[in-house]
Amino acid sequence: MFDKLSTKLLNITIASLCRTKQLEKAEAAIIDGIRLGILPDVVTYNTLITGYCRFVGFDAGYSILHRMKQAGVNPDVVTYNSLMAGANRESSLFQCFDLLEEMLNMEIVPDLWSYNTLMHCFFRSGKPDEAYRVFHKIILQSISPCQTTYNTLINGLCRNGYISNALSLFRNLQSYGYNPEIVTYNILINRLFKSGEFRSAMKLFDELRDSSFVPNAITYTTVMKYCFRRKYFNKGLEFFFEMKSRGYTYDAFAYCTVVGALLKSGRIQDANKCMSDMIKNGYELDVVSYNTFINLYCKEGRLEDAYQLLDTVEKEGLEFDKYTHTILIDGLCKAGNIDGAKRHLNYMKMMGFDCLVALNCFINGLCEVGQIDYALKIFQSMDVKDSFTYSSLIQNLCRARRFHEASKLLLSCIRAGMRILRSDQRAIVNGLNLSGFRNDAAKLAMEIQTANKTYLFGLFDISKEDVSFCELWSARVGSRSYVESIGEELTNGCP
DNA sequence: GTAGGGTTAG
Repeated sequence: MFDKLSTKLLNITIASLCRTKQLEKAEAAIIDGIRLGILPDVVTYNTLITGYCRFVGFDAGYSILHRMKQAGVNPDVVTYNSLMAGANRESSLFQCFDLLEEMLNMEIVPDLWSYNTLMHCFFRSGKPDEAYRVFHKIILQSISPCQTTYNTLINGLCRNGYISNALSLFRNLQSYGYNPEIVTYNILINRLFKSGEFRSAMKLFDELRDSSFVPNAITYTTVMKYCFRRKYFNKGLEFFFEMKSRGYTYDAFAYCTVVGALLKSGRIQDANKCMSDMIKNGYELDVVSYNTFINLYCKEGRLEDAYQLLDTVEKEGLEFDKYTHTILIDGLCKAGNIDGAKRHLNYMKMMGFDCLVALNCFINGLCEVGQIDYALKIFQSMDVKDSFTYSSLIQNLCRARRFHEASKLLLSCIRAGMRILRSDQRAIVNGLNLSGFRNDAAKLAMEIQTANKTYLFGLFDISKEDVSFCELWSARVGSRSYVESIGEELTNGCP
């Protein structure tokens, strides 16, 4: 095949195969090449590493590093950047560090992309101070940050709760002549929605539409999702049709958003039609698309079809995730099959999945069939609980008129720093009142107030981990609050 | 080689 062709052409072939997930064919092409005397070089291996990290996992990518070393090909900065990106995808800060150390030991000098990835990794691990140190290092080494550096900063600041600072950085960059990219807009729109700032997010979306940029598939999917969450179904669907008409529905993402929303609102027939439309388009289905299908089947009461699909797809070698199992456990509970749900839950635990949501579904299912005491037993055995866990039990305890138990749960929930629906709080106080326990009701109302206040104060406590970040900022911005000045400061520090 | 979108429970 590569008779008279060079390694460069081999690399083009490998790149194209790896991009399209055809790793086995890429391996075969390398073997063909070797037979013809064309030896793979560092670029070949780097491409392979990227493909394996992306489609199989970090370990698979890392094993290529050994292979290339054995073949006498020395890794370069791109090799390590690809591996660090792979570690980052699996949220492994330690692996990222190890790789950085390894490359330094080999006297390979990190470049801007190494730092971008490292910064991203720190932000993802909830360490904004360390991430910022990496940004500092970029500036101190007189490396010019690129758009991705700023996008990573903006995204990371938002992710760690500094949205207003990210916004001011964004505005300052604009005034410094850095034109934002569509990605920057997408990051900010998504993060504003995520933090509940619906109007600000929509305002930025309008600004984007008025600018010279055109929203892309990612923008539309994001905006749609949050319209649905706010129950603006028609508005969400309008965006879906708009993106369809622009040819942006080239993958299953938007369909999964729409179907998810339709199923949540009980529009099962519409969801079914939408999935058929998706199938007609012939997109490649991944775990999320299959999960959406399984969810549809469960909501239609077709549990057998759901399990059949699970079986077929698993036999094809695709691995399902915690969503799949949670959807099935919820489906079983809703169908009243508590024993089946329990069995599936045990399987899920055995497989090592995070079972929090599935346990919440199970607790809810148990309450629905009147087994509140069993549900309470499960609750007590749970290491991790969230507001859903408490809420389910509180509502069902109220329904069973067990207000004192509900009140105990409510207080422990608030004290654990979790928010709980006001309607749940009112239900207990009113329940106690109406059952003649007026003193207890008044006492509970007071305790709720105190617990809420304590929680709010708790929010302003700066944890030990943040100290170095605070020190860094107070050193740079004097007496001003470090939180207030991040956006400006970062921009002023830029070349 | 880097950054941004989809699926679960009240």
